Amino acid sequence: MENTIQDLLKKNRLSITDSRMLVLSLFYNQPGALAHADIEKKTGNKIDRVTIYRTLQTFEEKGMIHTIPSADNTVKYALCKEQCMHGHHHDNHVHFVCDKCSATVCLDDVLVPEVKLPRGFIPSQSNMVVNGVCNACK
Amino acid sequence: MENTIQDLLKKNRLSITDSRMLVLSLFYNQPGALAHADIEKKTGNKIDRVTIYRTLQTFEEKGMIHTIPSADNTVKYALCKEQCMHGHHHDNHVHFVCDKCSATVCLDDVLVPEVKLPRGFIPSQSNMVVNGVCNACK
DNA sequence: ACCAATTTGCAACTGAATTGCAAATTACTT
DNA sequence: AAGTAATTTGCAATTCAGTTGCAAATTGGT
Repeated sequence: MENTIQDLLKKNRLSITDSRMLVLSLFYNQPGALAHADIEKKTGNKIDRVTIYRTLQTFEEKGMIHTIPSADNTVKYALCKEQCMHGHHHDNHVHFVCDKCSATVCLDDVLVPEVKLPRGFIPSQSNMVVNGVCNACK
Repeated sequence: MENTIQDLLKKNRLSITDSRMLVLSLFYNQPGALAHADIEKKTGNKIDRVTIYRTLQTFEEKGMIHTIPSADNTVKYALCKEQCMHGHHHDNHVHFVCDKCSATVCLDDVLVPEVKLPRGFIPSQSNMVVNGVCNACK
């Protein structure tokens, strides 16, 4: 585990620091997505707020995590899978937000379906967020 | 037009005020969605920032406009069509965001497709946002 | 035209996010 | 293992979006 994390950082040519390892481990030890506030809470006072912002930004630039578009306009991040590394995101799966526990999960196996657009519209990327009750809450 | 707007306000039991008519007319004179900042710009110094916030909030509560979930987490509003009035939103159409002009439009005729969720997930509402190039920009 | 109810604008405030900079840490070389 | 350059961190200050309280202005009904 420790190694997985360090390898991931190395693979992306990032210095191995306590903050980065801590934040990354949070994502690995938990199935869903995390907001900045979640991370701040879970890391206690170990890392400065600003460092968390910058860490998330760095990870996103490297394609290690991606943001999830939410209906209530809060920013959440989730780990990217292999295929969306290296800047070019294959972030084509559906996201699910639970109305009860408000957990956000990536449904990696559910792909965003294609839709037929009106004449003249050329799609580049699609996002889909489904709200409802998750398997843990029902 | 003047009448359409006043009627809509009356139908929703709202006082007819300059601010509300002005904001509503912006939505009617324009195909896409509007953010708070857009409205502030287009109304110049005629309406106070706070009044715009409150006006949008009132319109949304009445089901006259709806918010659009965007990938970049900015809040935009668009006019609701007939069927989604009265609080119960039938906001089941796809939204399109242009990468060039960043206009946001409701594709009223394109419905959000259903997807098969993993066991245990019960959907309540789905949102879909497609990015790309719009018919005006291509 | 009057009055109660609603709406507006201003000022102050809150909370999230960003920036500049000095101190600390990391990676690299020898 | 020590020294140094480059990167990262934490703090303080700042910016920005959005909210709240309240007095003044406007609206709707009589």
